[in-house]
Amino acid sequence: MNPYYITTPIYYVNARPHLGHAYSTVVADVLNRFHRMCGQETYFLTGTDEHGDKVVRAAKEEGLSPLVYVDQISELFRNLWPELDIEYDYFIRTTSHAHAKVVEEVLQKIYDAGDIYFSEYEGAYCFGCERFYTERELVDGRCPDHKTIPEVIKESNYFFRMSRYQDWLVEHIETFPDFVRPERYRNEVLAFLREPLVDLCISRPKTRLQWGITLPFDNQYVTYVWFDALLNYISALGYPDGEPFKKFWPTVQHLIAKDILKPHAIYWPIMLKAAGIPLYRNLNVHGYWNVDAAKMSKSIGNVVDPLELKKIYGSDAFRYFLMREMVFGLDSNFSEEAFIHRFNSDLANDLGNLFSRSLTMVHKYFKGIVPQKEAGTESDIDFGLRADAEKAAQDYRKAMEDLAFNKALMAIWEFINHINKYIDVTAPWELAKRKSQQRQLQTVLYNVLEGLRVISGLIYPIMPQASRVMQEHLGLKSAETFQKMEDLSVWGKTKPGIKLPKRLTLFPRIEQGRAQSANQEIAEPKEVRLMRMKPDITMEIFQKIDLRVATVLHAEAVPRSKKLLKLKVDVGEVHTIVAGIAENYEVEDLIGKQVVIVANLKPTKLMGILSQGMVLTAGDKGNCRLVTVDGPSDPGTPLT
RNA sequence: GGCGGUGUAGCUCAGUCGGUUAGAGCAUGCGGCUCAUAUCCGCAGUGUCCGGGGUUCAAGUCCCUGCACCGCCA
Repeated sequence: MNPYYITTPIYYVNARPHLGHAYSTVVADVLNRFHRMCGQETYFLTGTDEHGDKVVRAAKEEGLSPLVYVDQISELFRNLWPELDIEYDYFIRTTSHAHAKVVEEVLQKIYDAGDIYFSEYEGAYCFGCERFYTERELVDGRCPDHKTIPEVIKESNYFFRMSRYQDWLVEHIETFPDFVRPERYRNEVLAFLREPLVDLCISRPKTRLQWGITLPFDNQYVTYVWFDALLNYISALGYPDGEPFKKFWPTVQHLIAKDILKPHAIYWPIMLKAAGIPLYRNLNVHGYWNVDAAKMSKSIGNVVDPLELKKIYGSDAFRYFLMREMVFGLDSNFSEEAFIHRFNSDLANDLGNLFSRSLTMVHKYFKGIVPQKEAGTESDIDFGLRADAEKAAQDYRKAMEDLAFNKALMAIWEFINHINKYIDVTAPWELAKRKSQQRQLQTVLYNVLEGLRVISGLIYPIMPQASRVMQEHLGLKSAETFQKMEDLSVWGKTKPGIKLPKRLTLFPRIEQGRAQSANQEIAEPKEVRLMRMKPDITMEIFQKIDLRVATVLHAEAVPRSKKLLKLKVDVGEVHTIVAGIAENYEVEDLIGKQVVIVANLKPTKLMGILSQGMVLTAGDKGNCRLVTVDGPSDPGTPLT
């Protein structure tokens, strides 16, 4: 049956879900659906990683116990996935008993084999932070948070003897060239392995951390991070005796973002080896999404969270954009501008319009009944379309297997263009004018519908909803499956004589009142710009927005970002706000300045920083000015 | 500081083992069609392949070096 097992990372619950989480999980879902289409039995795992000191600290900040806190955040992840049409088989939580049992079992096994040892080390420890600092992290020899001089203390911990397996791992990676892919990440791992491996500290004394899984061989310690987190991939399958483990583990494909390359490419294989468990087949590594905040806030006020776009434009379009825009393995940019662009040109104009013009003609010329293809009416152009369909399915399959989702979609869109051209060349509206060409017309429209059938199937992994809607409107019964690769590679599966439902618009064009670029917008006459007021809202809605006067206490540049500044502002309490004003304001200009902020905007992460509100400005990039008050006001004063 | 990556059309990017005249999509301009969501089809451009040096019959591709940006590590 050739099973297929795909995993996402388990997401750490010290923060809310963001675009990166969504991408990993969508990719896993796309692969899962694709392999199902290929007739394989699949298993799709995702979940949350819930132990560790960062979780304890995040819980404390919210005034919650760790248990209550992790329940809440884990729920956020779990609730997000259905919204993105993600169909996983199992959602694992590292706080579950079954998981803890597996962790204990594997730890004991490796301990018994002699690969875990106890050792003492010395370091600079801050009691305020409850953690060790490296020399580098200290500021003038002091803790960056508490400004105190850390104490040098000794601590004993358990270590995993990774060094023993270094040569073996290098050899394994060299023997299996796609063990880590794409190649760039394999090279990175091999480069790293040229240096001697340091043994991994895998415990924390309970005096410092209780929120974890107790070591089976020393109840004064909990295990820390990787022995807990990585083992989810086998505990979820019921290691060691569960049927799913036996069936799916040998086929496992891991999917991660590049930030956790090292644990997955180095620690994890060595852990498996040490525990006598077969290794995973491939580690598939993707890049980061850079969110262009400046291009994210045009049509809908202040949406900087890409996940919000999904609510407006739909899960299919969101998934399409992610898969089409990113080259798997490389970084990509996310902006609303690019999103709308792709939506209009690919989904509305190409696919949506093709679907629409085709069905309209079937309704117009054949009363909505799928016409019969007439023998002897086909010429080179018709056979060419069929060949194009076969090529599209073939190229698509190859690209999907290579994780080249952008190429897979390009193969589909090339075929869409071919059908559009086929319609232009055969000109059904001309054929319809003459009775003598009725049979020709039947053949042409049959072929068009057949092409659409192939497309409706090929898009299924990426856009499951659109796939279903298309198939309903093409008269393909859901009972029979038209989402099997083997059917999509065969021409002529559409059955004539079926009455099609009334046509619909698959992807309505996004009409933008605004110009595509800020420059054009400024260049336009004033009257035109003023007409673009947003729709009326009630007083009640307006009053939900908590506008406050805030005094800037601190400002600093956000690393890796040209436009963003991280501000600490006083609004009665201190809020951290990330603002896209770095191109117009210097840090020094801002300290002490009074600004107006939206204080109750749902917090969102920008470049990894949690932004608790938004600073109001007039205009954007080129000429952006802060909104302020006409004289000193107390921080936190509401605007009415 | 160490290791690695990236730099190609206005924009986003592809470019296999070094091999003919460097490609795609979008944007732009012109033409065509009317079945279609102002959609679709055709044609047309534009390149210091980051700079410099080298290897080679031949370099966007390999080597050295410089610059810019990015990531990982200490």
